[in-house]
Amino acid sequence: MFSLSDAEGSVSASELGRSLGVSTPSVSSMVRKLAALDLVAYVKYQPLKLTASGRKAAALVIRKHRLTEMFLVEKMGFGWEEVHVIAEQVEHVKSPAFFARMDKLLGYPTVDPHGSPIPSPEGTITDLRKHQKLSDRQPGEKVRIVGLAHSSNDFLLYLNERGIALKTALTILRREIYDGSLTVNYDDKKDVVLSKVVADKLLVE
Amino acid sequence: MFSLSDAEGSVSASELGRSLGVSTPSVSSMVRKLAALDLVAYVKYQPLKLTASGRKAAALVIRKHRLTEMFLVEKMGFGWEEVHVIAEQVEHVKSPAFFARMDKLLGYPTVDPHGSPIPSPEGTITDLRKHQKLSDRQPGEKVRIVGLAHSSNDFLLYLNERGIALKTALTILRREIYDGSLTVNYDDKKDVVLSKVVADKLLVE
DNA sequence: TTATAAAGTTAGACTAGTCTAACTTTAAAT
DNA sequence: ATTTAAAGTTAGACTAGTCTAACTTTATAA
Ligand SMILES: [Mn+2]
Ligand SMILES: [Mn+2]
Ligand SMILES: [Mn+2]
Ligand SMILES: [Mn+2]
Repeated sequence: MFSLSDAEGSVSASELGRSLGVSTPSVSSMVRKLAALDLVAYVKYQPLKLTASGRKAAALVIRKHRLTEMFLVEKMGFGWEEVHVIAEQVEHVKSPAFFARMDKLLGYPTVDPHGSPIPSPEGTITDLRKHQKLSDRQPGEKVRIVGLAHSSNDFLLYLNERGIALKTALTILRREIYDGSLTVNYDDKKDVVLSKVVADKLLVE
Repeated sequence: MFSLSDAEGSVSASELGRSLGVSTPSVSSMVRKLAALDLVAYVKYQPLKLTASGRKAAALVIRKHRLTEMFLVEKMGFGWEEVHVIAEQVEHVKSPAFFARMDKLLGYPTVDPHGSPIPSPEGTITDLRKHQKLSDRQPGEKVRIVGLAHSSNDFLLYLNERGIALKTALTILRREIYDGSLTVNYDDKKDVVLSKVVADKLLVE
């Protein structure tokens, strides 16, 4: 629910079910149990919303997920495209000491390997939307990649092939009016063309 | 079942139930499902045994458990008394790559932080019973601690307090006939008395 | 050899989580 | 303002895993 929530913080039962691979009656049934635990604010026939306490619970799991991803990359040598599936499981380990130790060994990082913010131990999360998309910047500008709007496996492999990572410094040379694609330079690469689809998902500053 | 099995490789349903906190009918019911998966050799009213494939499956989970314990101690700085509860959860992560990476970073260890053998990736496990108990050695002998017969939290904390760990070299000074307790020297400690209960659980060579 | 206690199994019930089919509400479109 | 399609809920069924109570088998001891 947390990650599917729109700007108003709500998700439809059908979208949630689709994303979880579960029928809408199952969503309906489970969401009421979560409401009984004060994790979901449930109003019949209305879009689903987390309560404050539900958002906090979600943020704390996301914290464990992102700390794990960071640990896997920084301390265990995995690639950023490998860590999500592993973290998806490790995030469920119940041991504050385990994650506190990761945090300490990593030097209290604020973002995960994909540039997404790591919620605080209190469950507050900084909003990523402050970052701008590469596609919104102008030719002539020099920018640095600080995050990804989405980080699917395909996208990460695409970036790997082109040697694009967090902190890569790009110079924008040209924008194609027709399809919005950008031509950029970075590192020792010259005149690399990035489609609008790609440029929309690269967050820069 | 694996760890409760006796010398003939069998456990009683009641002991298994007690250890798992579950009734004997639940054991009975589950054990037949495991038999259908060829993990348990089930004969009505007879003691329970794992099949070869059940033993292998068990050994592979124990491998993950012990690799995790080793990683937690060696790479994350936990004490040997802290790692079991965490490993009890991490052992269930399904990711060969994750445990393969731990193994590599640790330099392919053969024993866990308590001296218990780590099963091979193929599921073979070396028998710990080749080790001798401290209580079977004689006054005048010098021995080195290589394992623990059991590693409950209380026992580990007891050893911590006395500065006894794996690789500690002990000189046996005296055995009390009455209660079997041993007086030993080690490191800078002199005339330390260890009860028979303790000496039975220290494995040495 | 038989009686009896312990161990194990069967029967039947209950909960959590899921499903499909049928029904109700909401919201979009005439 | 009505109609209708989409979204959501209810009803009822099913599975996995558990329990207690009653029954059966095994093993021990007279
Ligand atoms: Mn992730
Ligand atoms: Mn997960
Ligand atoms: Mn352990
Ligand atoms: Mn476990």
